[in-house]
Amino acid sequence: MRKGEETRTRILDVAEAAVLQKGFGGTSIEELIAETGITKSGFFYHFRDKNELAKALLNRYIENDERIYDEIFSRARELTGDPLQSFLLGLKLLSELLSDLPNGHPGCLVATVCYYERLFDREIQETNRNAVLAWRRRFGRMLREIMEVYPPREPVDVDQLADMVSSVLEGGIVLSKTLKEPNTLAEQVLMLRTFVKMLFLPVAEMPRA
Amino acid sequence: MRKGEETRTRILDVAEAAVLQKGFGGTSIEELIAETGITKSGFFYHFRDKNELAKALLNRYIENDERIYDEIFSRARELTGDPLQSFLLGLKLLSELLSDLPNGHPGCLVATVCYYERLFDREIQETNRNAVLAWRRRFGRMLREIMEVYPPREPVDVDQLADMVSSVLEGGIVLSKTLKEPNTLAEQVLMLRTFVKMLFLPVAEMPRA
DNA sequence: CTGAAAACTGTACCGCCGGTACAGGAGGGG
DNA sequence: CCCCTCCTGTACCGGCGGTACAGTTTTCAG
Repeated sequence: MRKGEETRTRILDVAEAAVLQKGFGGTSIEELIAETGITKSGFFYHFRDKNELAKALLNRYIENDERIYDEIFSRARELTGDPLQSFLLGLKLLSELLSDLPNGHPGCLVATVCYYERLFDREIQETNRNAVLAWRRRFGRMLREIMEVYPPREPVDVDQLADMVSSVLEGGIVLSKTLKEPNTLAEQVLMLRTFVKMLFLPVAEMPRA
Repeated sequence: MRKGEETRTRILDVAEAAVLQKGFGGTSIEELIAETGITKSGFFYHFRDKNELAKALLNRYIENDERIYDEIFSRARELTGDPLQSFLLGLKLLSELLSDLPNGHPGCLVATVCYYERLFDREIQETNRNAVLAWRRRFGRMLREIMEVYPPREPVDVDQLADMVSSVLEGGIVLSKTLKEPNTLAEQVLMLRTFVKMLFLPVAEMPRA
């Protein structure tokens, strides 16, 4: 029914916020049911155990993540036909989106799962791995398009460069959260943008000294 | 006395490995005492509670981390007087050290604590924050030296560039662990090296097309 | 060698939490 | 009307973090 989905979503919302702040092990089911106003039995009606909650949580997070990237980079694509310009614009839009988050980025569930590997089954670890591989493919695809037009100034492996986007995002989140400086993440994305720009854009004017 | 320190260290060793694999919440004290062959009372003789264990763990980790960076970059400094060359060499040495880790990087405790914030007291969060700020200062110092000699090709903020080193390391660890590709982290460090090289090294030959 | 401090062991207990089991009830759609 | 979804209520289990505290062994300084 519809009501069931709604409750399930509410549980997932509460759980996601809690897990990103305290990790899976630090988040108790009792606390989740207290905040959602559901009973323990109600909770276990929706999720067989914590592992299944984690699975649902991660899948939803990844889907949402993909959707956001789809939106940003397709919007950037509409605004300019050039693959490099649209990628650079996409990074700009991404950094703006990140700096607009009122309390900073809440954290990445992929990283949370990564630092929790041993507690989950193979399936959830595979899901996580595939999420990172999807990032690699996504950014790799765009970078390959760029490289067909713009020869890179230094020889680089496309997959490694694609991974760099993920690295900077994941690392930027850790820095931003740890420092309690919400803007650091956005700045890191712009730093990456500078790298990509410098790597592909032909040398024209150089503001020496 | 001496024996006590030894046991304490053994507990910390076991705890560190466990925490990096399962997070703090996922690591039980009972499991730690089982593996170290100590009793529960013995454990609580050394650490008042889990929070104090975390504190000791984090402090030890940070100290060790700093020591490693000290060694690498001072060795790089000895081999060449030029600040840019020694920094690039340092990154190379770092990437080699990382790719020599038999089972890949075990994970960063700073990131673990970051994704666990709400479970710990202010002190441990401050410690974590200071660790990241220390990285910023360390890499910032080296980058400032470089910038005195080499004008950057693009205008960049030194602190943000310094943070980029931390970002790529933290992010690279997440990617490497999630993908179960130990080499990804080392590759990311080399990718960062390419960025730094390109940013500061004057344009000479360009292997166009 | 001795004695005191350090470094534990053993036992018993508390309350929270994850999880199980199962009975039953509200409420809406066919 | 009845069945299915979506829950509630109750009772219970074992594991875990943590406390309390008494007693024992090990270590090292004098």
